Amino acid sequence: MNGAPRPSRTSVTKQKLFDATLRLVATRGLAGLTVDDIAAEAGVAKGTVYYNFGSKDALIEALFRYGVSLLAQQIRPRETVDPRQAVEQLVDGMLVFLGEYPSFAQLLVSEMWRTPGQWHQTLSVLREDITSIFREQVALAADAGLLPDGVDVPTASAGLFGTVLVVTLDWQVFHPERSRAEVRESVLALVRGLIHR
Amino acid sequence: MNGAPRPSRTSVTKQKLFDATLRLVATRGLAGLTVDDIAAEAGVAKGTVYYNFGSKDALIEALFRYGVSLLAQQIRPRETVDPRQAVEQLVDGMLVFLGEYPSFAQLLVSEMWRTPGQWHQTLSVLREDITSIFREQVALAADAGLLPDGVDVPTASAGLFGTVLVVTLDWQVFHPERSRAEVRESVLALVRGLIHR
DNA sequence: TCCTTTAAACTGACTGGTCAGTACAAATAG
DNA sequence: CTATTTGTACTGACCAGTCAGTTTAAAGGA
Repeated sequence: MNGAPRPSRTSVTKQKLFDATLRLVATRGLAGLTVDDIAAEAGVAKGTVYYNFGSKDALIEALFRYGVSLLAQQIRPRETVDPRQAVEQLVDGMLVFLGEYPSFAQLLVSEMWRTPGQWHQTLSVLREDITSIFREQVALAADAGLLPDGVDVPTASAGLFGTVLVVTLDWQVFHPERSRAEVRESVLALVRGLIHR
Repeated sequence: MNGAPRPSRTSVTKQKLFDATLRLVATRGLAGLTVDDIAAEAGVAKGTVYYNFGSKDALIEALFRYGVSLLAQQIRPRETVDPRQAVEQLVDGMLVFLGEYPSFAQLLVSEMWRTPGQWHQTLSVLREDITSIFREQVALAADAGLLPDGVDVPTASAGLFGTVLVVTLDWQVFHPERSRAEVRESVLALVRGLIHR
């Protein structure tokens, strides 16, 4: 994993297209997006989209991968810490990322559970990338005996991920006046049911 | 308010259209649905859709209202009980409903947080219908001193609703082999952070 | 019981517009 | 000199919505 490659002309263009797509996707949804609009929003010719991605679907697929890699980078634990803190760091990482890319959260949530939708295969894999990071940390809590009986690690991890996702969206959409600290507290209140004692 | 009127021809047709739409919406999403397909799935001519609803949008809007009224009916508390049990009944009601209408859960989740999407206005109201029922019960728990400090009732209610929604979807999509009892337990494990002591 | 009337309900071919994807010649950047 | 981008124009498929005509069934004679 070396540093980010010096941006070539195409990687700048791809980035512009990702940003434009995220800007548009929140309002109209994936199916409502047109390639013409994406290109216009990015300040790029339509042909450039096809030169870089080959199809609308490929652009979306790349966008999913791009977003998830950013999210994974944000929540991957930097150093080993106390299990309780580790889970809190997970929550903080999610809140930071979703605060920065709210459209991506909407995109995820609106496509994640569609079966057997076009993106289900891809999203299953990407979801696994994220939940496995959660699972690692929750497993540490389990080893420390912090989990109540009858709660298995995979379920708890997936549930935690989903919970943070929807609570954050609810915050952004229905209570934008609330501060991140307040939201952090409500999520952690829920989490305390999981990581107790 | 006399007894339920014998179903007219149109109410049967409308029901068929609701069912067909729910059957199709899980795979392609709202924007991917065509009126031709809905009509075909319902065994009805395209014109009938327009005779009964006037537009595709009106059909979807009616479907949202229909689904939420069913959900509300399912989770509305029958009789006053212990606050802890009341919250568990809320969770059980959600699980029953979402188990019966999985597509509706997908529909809700994929449109609920879209801003300023076409359905945002309607969905805000309908979300309020549901969360207010949650809020009532959670408020009882708060009165009984069961909520930890720093957790306010509206946030906790909305969070609980969202959490049950995504955990259920995750169950249906990624772990269909799990039993409802198991899922119930994982949700309640999370809830125990809220309703403790 | 059988015919007639009426309005509601339904039908499906058709229209007008939209959009993904293509083609390509000319411009520009590295 | 090569990779990339632009702009414009085009095609073919698809789809929401329309509408003139048809069917259904309930009510009312006779």
